[in-house]
Amino acid sequence: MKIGELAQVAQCTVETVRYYEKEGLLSEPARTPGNFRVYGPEHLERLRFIRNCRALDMSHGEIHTLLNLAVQPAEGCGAINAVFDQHIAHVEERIQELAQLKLQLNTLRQRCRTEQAVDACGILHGLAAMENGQKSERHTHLG
Amino acid sequence: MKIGELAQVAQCTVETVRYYEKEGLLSEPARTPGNFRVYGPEHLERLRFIRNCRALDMSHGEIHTLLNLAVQPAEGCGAINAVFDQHIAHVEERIQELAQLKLQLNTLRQRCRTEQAVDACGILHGLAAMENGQKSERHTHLG
DNA sequence: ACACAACCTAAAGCTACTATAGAGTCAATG
DNA sequence: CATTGACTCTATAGTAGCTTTAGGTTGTGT
Repeated sequence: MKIGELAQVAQCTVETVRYYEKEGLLSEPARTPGNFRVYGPEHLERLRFIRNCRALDMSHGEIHTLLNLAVQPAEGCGAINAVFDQHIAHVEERIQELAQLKLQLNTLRQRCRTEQAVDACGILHGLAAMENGQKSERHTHLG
Repeated sequence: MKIGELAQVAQCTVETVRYYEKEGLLSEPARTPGNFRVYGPEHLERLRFIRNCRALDMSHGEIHTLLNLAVQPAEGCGAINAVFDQHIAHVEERIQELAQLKLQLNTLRQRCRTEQAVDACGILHGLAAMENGQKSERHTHLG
């Protein structure tokens, strides 16, 4: 199959497929005499794997690691579980952060319930005055 | 005060300060004869405002809007509240997405409870087989 | 006089793509 | 057989919000 078909069945764009190839997530496929990429079922399988990981918000780094571990049967899947657990931890951490944020935002929102003059707007004053417990450092790739 | 001191009291790096200036979030300060930036209290106040907004994960666009609205006392603060409410909605939406993700991840994680051969690893098989309800499009700037 | 910290600009790097420009391939139609 | 149109190719730039690097200048202390 050519790149358009591959992209379609894998639910992504052709640009994304080419991008994955450049990143080393997908191996370079054979080419037709006219220089078109030709893919087999093994490429589709791998691309599906990658897209599923992305749908779970894993980073390319994490996916790389998983792909490498998958072809080392000797290793057992302990390392795979570790990657996975760490990713779950990332997601949980980000949820916590956002929940915290939401609290702060709601508190601030309370301060301006009515339409009034800008000078009196409680939100603006709150934003100016907030004593911000320093923005915690990102440990995760989740924005 | 010079840029280093400003950055320190505002809890960010000097590079970030210069970046905000280039982005138009901070106005260009005066310079010493030696071409060093010199800031006054008004710069600090504005930078604090910006950093507080960033701590709440607002985008530069949102912050720009707020800063503009803040200097238009004629307008009243209805628009400000609107920006704020929309941002709160962004945060809530992202929390929902991540919660959904976490469910999927935990389900998958169940499939490999023990250290075993890679070929049998339920996570890998799950990742390969997952029939992914297409990754929903981002409406927010929160990753 | 010289070291050293802090400052300066400009440009590249980061993540995961998306978008654009300009050119080539191929099957079908007139 | 020439042309149209869909598809493909490469290379490059843009997105957000910074961080990092390179290479040079200013100011301070000994």
